[in-house]
Amino acid sequence: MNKPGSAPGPDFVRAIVAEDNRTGKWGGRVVTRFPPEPNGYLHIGHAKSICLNFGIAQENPGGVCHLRFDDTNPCKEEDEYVESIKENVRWLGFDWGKHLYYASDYFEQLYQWAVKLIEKGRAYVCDLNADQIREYRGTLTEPGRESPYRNRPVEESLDLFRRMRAGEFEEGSRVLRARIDMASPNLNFRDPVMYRILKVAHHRTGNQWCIYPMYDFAHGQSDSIEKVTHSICTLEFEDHRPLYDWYLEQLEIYHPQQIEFARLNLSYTILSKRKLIDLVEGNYVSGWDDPRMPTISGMRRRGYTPEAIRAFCNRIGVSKSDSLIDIALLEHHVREDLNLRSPRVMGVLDPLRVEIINYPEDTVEELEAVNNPEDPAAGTRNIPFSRVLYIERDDFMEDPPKNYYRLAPGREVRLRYAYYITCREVIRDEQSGALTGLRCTYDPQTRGGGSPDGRKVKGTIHWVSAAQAVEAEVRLYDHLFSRENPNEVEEGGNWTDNLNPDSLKVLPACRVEPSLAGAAPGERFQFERKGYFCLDPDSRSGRLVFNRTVTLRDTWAKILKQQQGGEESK
RNA sequence: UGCCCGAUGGUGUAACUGGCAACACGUCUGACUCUGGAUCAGAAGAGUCCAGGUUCGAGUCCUGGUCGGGCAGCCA
Repeated sequence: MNKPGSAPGPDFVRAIVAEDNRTGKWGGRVVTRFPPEPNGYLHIGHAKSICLNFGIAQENPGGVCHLRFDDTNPCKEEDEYVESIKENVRWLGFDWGKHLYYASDYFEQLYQWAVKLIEKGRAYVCDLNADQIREYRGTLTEPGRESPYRNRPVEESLDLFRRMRAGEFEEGSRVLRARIDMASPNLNFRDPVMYRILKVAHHRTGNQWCIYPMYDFAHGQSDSIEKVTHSICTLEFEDHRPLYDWYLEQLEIYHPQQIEFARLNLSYTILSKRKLIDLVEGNYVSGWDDPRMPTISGMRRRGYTPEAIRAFCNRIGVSKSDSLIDIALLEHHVREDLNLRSPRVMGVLDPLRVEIINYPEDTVEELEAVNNPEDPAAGTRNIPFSRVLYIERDDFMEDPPKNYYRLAPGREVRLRYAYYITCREVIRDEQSGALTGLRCTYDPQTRGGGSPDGRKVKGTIHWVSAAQAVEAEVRLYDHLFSRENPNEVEEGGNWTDNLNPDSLKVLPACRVEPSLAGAAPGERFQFERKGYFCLDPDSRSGRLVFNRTVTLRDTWAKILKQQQGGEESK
């Protein structure tokens, strides 16, 4: 049972590791690995795996976690991706130490092992083409047929395989296959391809090879070479485990244990590498680090912290059942972390001009504001106040509903850290009638936000002094998809139909307090009452650009929604 | 019409070798508050996919179903 406030109990993977430690199965060693293919950017689903693998290594004395690039398919893999992956893993707070590996480092050994299997009569060179191999494989319900090349003499396969390596044959003309069982109910056993000819330069080995091992023939052996104890992967490899085991047994080499867990699914989010590539290449987003992307780079740019992502990964647990995790849980952890560490600041996203008619024209005074109520050590700062201010447009309503306790004609509110003001006059554009500003009076007795007469003011709103405010662009983000499960598509539709047209809203003319002028890209702030924001690298001097990381919890929005919902249902 | 895996409040995850289901998110109340934030206090919400069986006792074990997911790349 869980105790109140405690972390979830150990998941089934950790339970296996603990049991193995108890029985001494691996002599007390714990070696895991995170094995990305460098063909795309890491996303939150990978973060789950990273936290699991590196986490288990950290939790066990002497445990280590390797970072190994599974680079067996040169057609899709690039250095750009390996660099981004390394950076992302580091940013998440994990360290592989000296244990950085590449499957491509093992190509020669893998080749030798392939030769060994041929010699044992457990592999053969097959001259069938791709279509024929598919045909011969059979179907889910029918057994396959044996390749006519299956019983070719060992010497002949050996010679052919050597010549495949030497580049004597065309791409696709031959493959090396394991010789297992064409009638196996597990399709992975129907003489799986071990090597294919690919006359493509590899990002690390260049043109040294023109044959490349398949995942199944590389992964287990790589684990074996590295003396991995627990090879943790996702559920879709469950059917591959018998083959993983088969190769290691046939080769008679060190044999790690493969354990599979369910991959992460997040509501309103897509986590298929393929589809993420489509989003980038189709220009649906600005790039891999678009703040709406579920990539580590995107979340980082958005303002998420590694601590928040790790806390999220710990909270969701690890199991074998398919699930769809509510993105609200991720956002909860982001808020929880940011609340403690973000300096508070005032920024007006949709400015409405306010003139304090009884405040002197040329005076500017400095008012003291608390930087972070959650952290007294963060200290205070001064913010300028003067006759002309901006407040948030929706902090004023001409005809407010019940429960609205901000500014309205004749009503008094508190300007945070400043004075009480009362709305005296509404100014409109003569042509359009649009609201262009307010005239208010202030009560000089309320400097700093308190009143000597103890009069209660329910509403407190944020503001900036017009003359000193800094102009900024603010980018508001919403879920990239408007459907909880973006993979659910109407008949004849496409998953991109589920893209949320309002996932990005750019506000070009926001005003923020002057203390923000010197902020550095990546710096995070709470704009009081609005949310958490992070300075985007697109900022230039004199042109600040902020990304909204996540809103604050908004009770008022909830009340509004309820009221509207109530009206609709009537 | 094959093989593998899974099924616990709205969501996710727990419940040591069987002892009348817990934690977190979300939801709802209330308190407090110079952020309708944070914090604090409290509430509702599942009888564990179904049917049998074993047992004094089953979410945990057995049998048979149902539903969901994965697998027919020279991708990983």
